Amino acid sequence: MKVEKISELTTNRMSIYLRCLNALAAENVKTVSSDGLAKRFHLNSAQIRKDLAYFGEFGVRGVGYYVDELREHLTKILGLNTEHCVAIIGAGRLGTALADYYGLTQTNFSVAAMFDADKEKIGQKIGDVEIFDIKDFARIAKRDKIDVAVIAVPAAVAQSVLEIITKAGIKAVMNFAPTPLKVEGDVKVKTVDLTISLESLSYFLAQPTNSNGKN
Amino acid sequence: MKVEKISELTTNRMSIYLRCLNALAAENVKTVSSDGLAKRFHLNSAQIRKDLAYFGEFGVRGVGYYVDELREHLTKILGLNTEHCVAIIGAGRLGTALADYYGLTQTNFSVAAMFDADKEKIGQKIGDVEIFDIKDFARIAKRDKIDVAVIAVPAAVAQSVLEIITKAGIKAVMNFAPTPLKVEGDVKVKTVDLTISLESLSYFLAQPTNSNGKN
DNA sequence: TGATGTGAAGCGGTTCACAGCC
DNA sequence: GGCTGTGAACCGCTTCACATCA
Repeated sequence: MKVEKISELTTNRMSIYLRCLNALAAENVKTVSSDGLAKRFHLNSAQIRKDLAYFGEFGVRGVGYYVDELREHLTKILGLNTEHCVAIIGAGRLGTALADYYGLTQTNFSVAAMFDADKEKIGQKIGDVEIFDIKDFARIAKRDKIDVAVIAVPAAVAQSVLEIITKAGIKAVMNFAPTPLKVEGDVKVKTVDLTISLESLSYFLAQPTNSNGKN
Repeated sequence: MKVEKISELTTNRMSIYLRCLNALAAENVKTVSSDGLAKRFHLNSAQIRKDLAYFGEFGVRGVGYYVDELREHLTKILGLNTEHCVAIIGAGRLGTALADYYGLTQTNFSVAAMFDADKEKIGQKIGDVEIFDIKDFARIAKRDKIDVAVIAVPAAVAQSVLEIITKAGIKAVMNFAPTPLKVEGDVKVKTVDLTISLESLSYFLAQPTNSNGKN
């Protein structure tokens, strides 16, 4: 185990490993080697070992890793042993879809509130989640102990929304607006750009290698 | 200009550059230097020049780039001068949200069909888009000239859906199922994992540096 | 003069290969 | 014998710095 800065690529993979281990646990598998994990889930065994070793010596030489034990370690490392309260800003189609999606699929994250600037939407509910006026963000965020914000507003207003969020003391932000954001201070912003992803596929299709369907 | 394999990181940025140029064009800006672009949109000027140079010599020394001309080049490079027809597999909450989202925000991509296995959903419409039986995928895909597929089904069935898609000859796939997929042949799969993104934020929040809000 | 295009240097992540331990 | 943990080699992307050219 080393005391180094851990790359985001590593932490992303930790999340993947945890899911894989959950699958194994569901099958009642007790131990697994890095090689076994890699083969089963199309991963790289050296990378698994290296990633895990950043956080501790969880394995047993000659045996592998104990599935349940490692699951607990990963859960703690990823901070998934505590609840997180999520606010979604932008109650448009994407925002409401994310509210449903996260509400259903995520166990440690609960969507506590939504925000919008549209008077028509304010006061309505998406499932159990109320839509508040974005002007009240700081107050509601504090009241509901929000610690994660999701930006699902048009690109043009994303930067100003980010400023409202960070002023309220939120440190973790997921951004779905297709625009690069200027981030100040120790705030983590993860941008998921659905447009870039699609255009990247378009580029791939435009390459001559793929035009005939063979290569 | 070099004849090398171009990294996906580069093509992703090309998509960003195009958006930036569109913004400049909307402001009637005629020329821009790599430095000007970088300052304005928080990018890196050396990287802009290097990225563009992979595809040609679009700039003029001492001047910069002509905005309109470069926009056209990027549009062509990214294959955005031709229409793409998208199929969304999985008519659940995420799938329907994506149908709406892509239908509204993307100009060169049109959602032509949706698919599901649930008899209740088959035959219904999301906006103008009909939901078909996944069993008819190959037929409909051919009929409607689908060239991009979006996977928005549960993780457990994502792999089998991918196989249906690739057997039908689709080469470009966007995957929202939270699972690593085994890809065969010259098919491009882009996975967007909303779970990983959230858990990565959770990790960030769990770090001691961030617990006091300062560092 | 001013900005591009590009070799070269720098840096970070991945893969290799093996010593160390069960 | 088997598998982990890890230094070293490798590889690819980013950044630098400057020759080149309008």
